[in-house]
Amino acid sequence: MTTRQIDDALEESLRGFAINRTSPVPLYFQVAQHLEDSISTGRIPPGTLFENEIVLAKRLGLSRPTMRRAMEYLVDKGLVVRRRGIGTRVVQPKVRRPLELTSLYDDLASTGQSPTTELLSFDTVEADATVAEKLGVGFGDEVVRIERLRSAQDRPIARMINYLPQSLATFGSDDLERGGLYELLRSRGVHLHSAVQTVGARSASVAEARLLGEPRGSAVLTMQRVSFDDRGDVVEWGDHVYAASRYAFEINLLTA
Amino acid sequence: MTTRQIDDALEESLRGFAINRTSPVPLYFQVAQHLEDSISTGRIPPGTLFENEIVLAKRLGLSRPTMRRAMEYLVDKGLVVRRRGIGTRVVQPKVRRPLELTSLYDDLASTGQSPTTELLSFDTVEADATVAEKLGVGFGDEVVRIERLRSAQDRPIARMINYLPQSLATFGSDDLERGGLYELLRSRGVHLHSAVQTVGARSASVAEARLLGEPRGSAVLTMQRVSFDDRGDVVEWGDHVYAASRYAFEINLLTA
DNA sequence: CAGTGGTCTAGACCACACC
DNA sequence: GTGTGGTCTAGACCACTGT
Repeated sequence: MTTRQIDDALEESLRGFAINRTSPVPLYFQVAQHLEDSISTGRIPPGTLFENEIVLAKRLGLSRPTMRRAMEYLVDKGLVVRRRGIGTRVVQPKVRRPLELTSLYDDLASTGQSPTTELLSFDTVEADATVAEKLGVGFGDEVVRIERLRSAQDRPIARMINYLPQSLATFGSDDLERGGLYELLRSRGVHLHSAVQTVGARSASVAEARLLGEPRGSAVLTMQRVSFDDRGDVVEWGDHVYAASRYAFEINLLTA
Repeated sequence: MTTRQIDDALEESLRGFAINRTSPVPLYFQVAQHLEDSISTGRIPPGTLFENEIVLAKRLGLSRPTMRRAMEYLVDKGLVVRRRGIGTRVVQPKVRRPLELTSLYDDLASTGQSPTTELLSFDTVEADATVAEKLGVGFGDEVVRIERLRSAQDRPIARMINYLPQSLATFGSDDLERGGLYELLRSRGVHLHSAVQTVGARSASVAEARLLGEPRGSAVLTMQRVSFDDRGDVVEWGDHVYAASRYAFEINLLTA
């Protein structure tokens, strides 16, 4: 039957696969990654019905909870659907971009658009009322202000303004022109945890239009974001403007 | 010590709490919900360091895996942070202040406005090239087209156009004016699984400006969305336009 | 009915952070 | 060291789906 045939794809994918128990990589993760790879390359095609988790566990020499954990990973990624009494089935493929904290730089880089960053200004300023509120610092406290112009394929795409607490700005101008801000912070030991973004639109100001190379009065996308670290402290507040004719936010979501 | 004191908040929260083993609600979920509630109401304040999971499990009469599962729920929701060798700590609440450009959006949200929906059209049409591609049907196949105007506070906010495979449109005009499309589909047994959204901006067309009550040439937010069900089949394709002066997308995300 | 995933238990050992 | 969360095992019973 059809079911039998597509089950064979799973068996095929598992045939040459063996768990490495000396590896520091968790067993459930080894399994999950292998299955994820098999699914995304099509070796296990959409619609495939998995064998039940007990059989799979035995086949791989694992306990059922460990096998379950691998399955949960796939469910969280939206690759498979599980139903009690039915089984586990591979979902039809869609666009798979594991959109995390949206980093414009990474976005462009991953789509091969060779992003560049021009540092427009990099100063220490006194926080005005808005900045003080967003960053959770006192009015007039010194904060770091960064203004950058991001381009892709030699055409400007976004004007980005970021404010950071002074304690986090342990980098120099050259670091900012080399890559994304988030990567920079991560490499400095900041544990990013969550963010609140607001995406809106309005007409470009004259200055913005000139900077982005857009006609006067054209529509721009706006995005404000506050990012938090592990401890709940504000890491950064950003106020960005994107040329709407050249950029849009793609958001991938699971309707858990 | 300070640590001791904030631990007491946890103990306090757990004092009157008992697991109900006769309930159909899973034990881990009972615990998770109780803790989530205690955190969001402030009974367990931010910064609180939890007792280790073994002690907590014993205190609640649970096994460690079950207690762990409750913790994982809280981690997934971004309410606590766990670190090996350190412990589990309640995260600072994300300050959710209205952002400058979205005061009107905020008005709607905070006043708990129940939006109204006006059905502009509801037809069966032949799929053009775009619709056929998005829905995964043949060119010229019959699909259902829905056009709605959503308002809040008696002012229009969005013009929404949706296309559905004919098989899914098992509802009537009155259903569409009563509530959301997604709720309608769910009640019809559709298992929503995932979606891909693109958010952009442009200048409003004359017709759009008139419909939304905005000045000619003003900026609008655009959102296109394809939704998928369990089996990976397309449920719906939407093409929406929002009055940018009155609406913005607020996106909350974890950096998992 | 048989088969599936969902939940739960009571142990064990390991990796890591801090003292 | 000691204490934490991270991983793993080998069972068990239950709830749901399809026949």
